[in-house]
Amino acid sequence: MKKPVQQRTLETRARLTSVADELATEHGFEGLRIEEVVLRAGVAKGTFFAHFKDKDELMDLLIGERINSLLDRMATGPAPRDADQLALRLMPLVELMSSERYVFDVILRRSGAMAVEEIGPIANAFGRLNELMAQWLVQGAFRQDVPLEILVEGVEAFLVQTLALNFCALHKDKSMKARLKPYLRAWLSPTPA
Amino acid sequence: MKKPVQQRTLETRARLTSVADELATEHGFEGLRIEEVVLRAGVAKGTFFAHFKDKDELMDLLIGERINSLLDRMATGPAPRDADQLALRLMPLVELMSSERYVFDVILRRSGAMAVEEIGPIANAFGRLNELMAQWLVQGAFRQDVPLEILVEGVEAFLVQTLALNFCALHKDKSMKARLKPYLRAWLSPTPA
DNA sequence: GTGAAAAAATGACCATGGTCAATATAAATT
DNA sequence: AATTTATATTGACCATGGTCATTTTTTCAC
Repeated sequence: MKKPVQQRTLETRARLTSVADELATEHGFEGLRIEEVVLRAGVAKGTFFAHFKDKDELMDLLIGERINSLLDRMATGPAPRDADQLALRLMPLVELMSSERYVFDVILRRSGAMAVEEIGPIANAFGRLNELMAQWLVQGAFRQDVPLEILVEGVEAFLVQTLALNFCALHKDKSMKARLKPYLRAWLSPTPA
Repeated sequence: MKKPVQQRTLETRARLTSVADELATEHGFEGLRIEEVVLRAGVAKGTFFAHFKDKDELMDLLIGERINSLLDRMATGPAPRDADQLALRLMPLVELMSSERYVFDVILRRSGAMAVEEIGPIANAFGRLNELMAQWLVQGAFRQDVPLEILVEGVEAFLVQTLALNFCALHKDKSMKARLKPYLRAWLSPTPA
């Protein structure tokens, strides 16, 4: 039994991820090619797949990191007090998620883990987001007739809906902020007839 | 100017789609291979891509047809009168969309058209679904404080959310019906404190 | 230090979706 | 019927993600 992680391993992995992040910044996530990553990192292709199960896992890491940075910023400051403020606070995330259709797709695929063992960075980040939103929602003046968990999940659902419609030609006219706000108002502070 | 569609074209296309539908039934949509389609259809690979822009377009067609069949059935009978009945009525669609992760992904990618010209079968079917739901919602005893269009879009959002969580290990415990109902109740018939 | 065993790296190879210049077939023109 | 022109088909080829038996490097026991 001898399994101390080798220094070499850490270095290789670090090189792969930093190169990949560079390339993502240069050509976008969609334009990222594994061949180019290994070329620039100076390793063989097989090495990449010894470190990452597949391309998606790399994307999960890179995009997950970016979401986490956003969450750091979003978490500072006072809790939003109404639906509109919440929508506003979510806009950085909205922008990241709508930067590329491909990014949106990866996030959708990865925001829930398929198996308990494989909770990746994106799934983790969304867990964190939900905790944050839960904290916000208990503080503000929002509806009380629904469990907090469902309330949070609903905000998530409308977030996704907003983004999905944004990628749709028939709905490109409205800005995402203008679309998200009415959803959240109706969901968080309903005033039924 | 001479462009009557050749009989040959229609036959080839019909053969491709019917073979593809067979194969999808045999191995699932995820397991469908274009190579196998053209082999069984007795045409060259290039012929397939002369008829379909890419694999996704074929999937759009096949899955769109299935959604439309479901809609035919769902449209019969009286309008659901409350959220629970609506959830129940949506279950056939839920089952199709959750039959394979891949199917869910294709539908998400295709349910909104990227350009106005390329509204495909799935996008069309979802348009039809939304019309149907709009008809239902005006008849039932649902909240009146939100425009009908937004109400419908919200149901769609919760539909997607339900399915997304279903593919997530952390939430596999609840059935989809059990998950969708509280969402729709809270969305369509809120009773804020 | 030496040899054995575990870990890491390699690159030829595979799978599969997709392209395109060349060819064959059908329709229109004379 | 022959010629031309539009349309449909072909299959070799490419792009890219992913695999795996083999080789190289590191670590450990002595």
